[in-house]
Amino acid sequence: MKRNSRLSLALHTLSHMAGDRGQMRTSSDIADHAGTNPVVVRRVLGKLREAGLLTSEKGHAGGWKLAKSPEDITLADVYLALDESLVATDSDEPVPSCSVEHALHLRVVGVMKDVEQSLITRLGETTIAEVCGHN
Amino acid sequence: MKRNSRLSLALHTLSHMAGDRGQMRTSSDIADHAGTNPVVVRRVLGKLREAGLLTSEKGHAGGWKLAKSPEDITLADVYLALDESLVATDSDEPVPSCSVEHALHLRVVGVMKDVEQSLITRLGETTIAEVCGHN
DNA sequence: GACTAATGCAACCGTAATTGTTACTTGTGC
DNA sequence: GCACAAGTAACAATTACGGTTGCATTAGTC
Repeated sequence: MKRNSRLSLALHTLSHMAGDRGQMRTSSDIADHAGTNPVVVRRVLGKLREAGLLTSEKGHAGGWKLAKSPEDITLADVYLALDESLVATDSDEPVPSCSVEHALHLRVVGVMKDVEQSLITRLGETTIAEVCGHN
Repeated sequence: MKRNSRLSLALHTLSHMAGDRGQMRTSSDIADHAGTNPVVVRRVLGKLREAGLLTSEKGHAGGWKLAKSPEDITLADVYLALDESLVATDSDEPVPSCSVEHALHLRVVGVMKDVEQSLITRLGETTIAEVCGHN
């Protein structure tokens, strides 16, 4: 795996699960399909659980299941659950001293935040059900 | 500097230049303002020059200048000039063998490409002049 | 209760990506 | 010729991130 793998993994897994709901899948299972490691899967899916998109159960017959209907999960939910921040600028900025530079900096940051927000809005227009397709 | 630094650096520099056009700025100059290194600046700005957004001149009174009017430079131009690809999936995918997985994979990739395209469209709606402001 | 199979979690390693740095070449105006 | 700029290549340092191991916890099953 390489880049944007978290988002990709999340999307694949959620879409796959949307295919046959109620089916419990283990992280090993998912890892095999995704060509990665169970721990990595649990890392990513843990984020989705925190956001209420998935539930997990420990123990013998444990595993992962969708917590919501695929129609009710948008790509924005996934994106935000993963704390992705594709367009965002660094929070620990150099803090320009010159006031002109400072004003410009604020503008640039503002624009990037706007773009990020547009991206999220766009992501909110597509659901997992649509990605999954056959529903 | 840290993350998304190329885009951030490019935006800052272009906007600053839009402030007083005709003014030639050296990479050392820019690097100081951005808190980085002249070579790094030349690397990033070189991409922008390849895309026709900037011109550079060697020699005594050399440096960098806008090649176009700030109104004619969109954020999409900058984004594409830098070969950014925020949402894109890996091109060297694991290639799922199962046909169901394969179909799903194509769907996910397709959706991500759509999102990337939406992002670019959004970026195309904002110009450097707007970022710069006082124009 | 012992055993097995699952998640949860923390710590660490390895590697790829990116930035920073140095050094050198080329071009241009003085 | 000299000073100063970009252009470029090579390398070092840093960072991010996936991968890995180990162990604790929980829940079924025998």
